[in-house]
Amino acid sequence: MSPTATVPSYGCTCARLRKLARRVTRIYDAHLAPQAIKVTQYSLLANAARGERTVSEFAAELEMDRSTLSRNLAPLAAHGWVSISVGADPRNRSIGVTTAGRRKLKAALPLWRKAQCEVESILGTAGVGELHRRIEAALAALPTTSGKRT
Amino acid sequence: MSPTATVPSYGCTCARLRKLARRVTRIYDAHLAPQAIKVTQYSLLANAARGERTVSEFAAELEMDRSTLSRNLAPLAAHGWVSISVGADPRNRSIGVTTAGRRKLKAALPLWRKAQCEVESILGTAGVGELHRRIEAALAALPTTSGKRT
DNA sequence: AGCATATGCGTGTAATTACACCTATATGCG
DNA sequence: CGCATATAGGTGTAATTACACGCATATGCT
Repeated sequence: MSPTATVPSYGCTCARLRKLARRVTRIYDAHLAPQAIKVTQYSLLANAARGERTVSEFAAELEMDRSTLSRNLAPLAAHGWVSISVGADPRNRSIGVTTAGRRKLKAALPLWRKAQCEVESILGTAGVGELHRRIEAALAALPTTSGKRT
Repeated sequence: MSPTATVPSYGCTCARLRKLARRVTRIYDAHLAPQAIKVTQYSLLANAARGERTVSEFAAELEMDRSTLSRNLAPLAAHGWVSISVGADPRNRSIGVTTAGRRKLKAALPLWRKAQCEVESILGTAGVGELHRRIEAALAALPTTSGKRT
C-alpha cells in the first residue's frame, strides 16, 4: 500500500467545510426567506415527502442524531407541515407530510431552484459537478459514526 | 459566454454540504473529546492565537455573524482560554488567547492532527486535495453576504 | 457645544446539532 | 407469566448559527 500520511498536508478540512456550509446556507436561506422557510427545514420537508418513515429511519438516512431530528421536526409540525403519528408499535412515530406541507413545498420549490441555480451558475456547471463528486466520494468513504452509539 | 443554467443539474448542494459537515465534525469531535474541546472551539482558539483582534474583525475573517462569534467565544472565555478585553475605543473588545488557552491548544493539536490525518488517509491525499480545491474555489467565488446587512 | 448618525457589541429569539440519559413499550427466555 | 434486555423516542444540557434589534460610544456636521 501507498505510504499513509502521518502528518496533515492541508488546513483543517472540517473548518473549511463548515465555513463553506455557513456561506452556502446563507445563500439558500436568503432565497427561501420570502416563503418563511429555511433550507434545513425545506430539506427535511422534501425528504419527508418521499414517504412515511419512523424517526429512527429518517434520522439514519440523514445521518442525524435522533434527538436532533426530533427537535428539527417540532417547528415543522408546529407549522402543520408534517404529521407525527403513533405507529402500529406504539413506540414508533410515523413522520409524514400534510397537505399544507405539500403546498409549502410547492411554493418553496422555485425559490430553492433559484438558489441552487445561482450557486451552479456562479461555480459553473463543471465546478458544481466536481464539488458534488467530491462530497459524494467523502460521504461514501468516511465512517458514518465515530463513536460507539449502537 | 456559455449558456447559464436555468434549471438545477444536481441535488441540493447545501444539504449535501451540511450532511458532510455533520459527518466530518463528528469525526473531529470524537478525536478531540479526550481534551474536552470541540472542533469548532479548537478552530476558534487556533484562529485567536494568530493575534489579537476585535470581535468584528474576527467575525469578518470567519464569515460568522458577530453575535454568533460572541456566543461561541463565551464558553472559551469561561474556560479561561481566551481573553476578552476592552480596547482603546471602549466599544471594541480585543480577543486574545491566554496562557491556559495556548496550553490547551498545544494539548489538543496532536488530537486534531490525528483527526485530520484520518480524514486524509481515508479520502487519500489526492482526494482531500481536490476536495480542498473545490471548497476554496467555492469560497472564492460565492458571495460573502446574501442580504443587505452592512 | 449639541444633535444626528455611524460603529461596535451584546440580547432576544429561534433553529440546528449532538451526547447522555430517561421513559415507555416490546421481545425473549426461564 | 415474569423479569431481563433491547428498541423507539424524547428531555436535559450545551454549543453553533443567524437575524432583528437595542445600548453605548464615537464621529461628523452645524
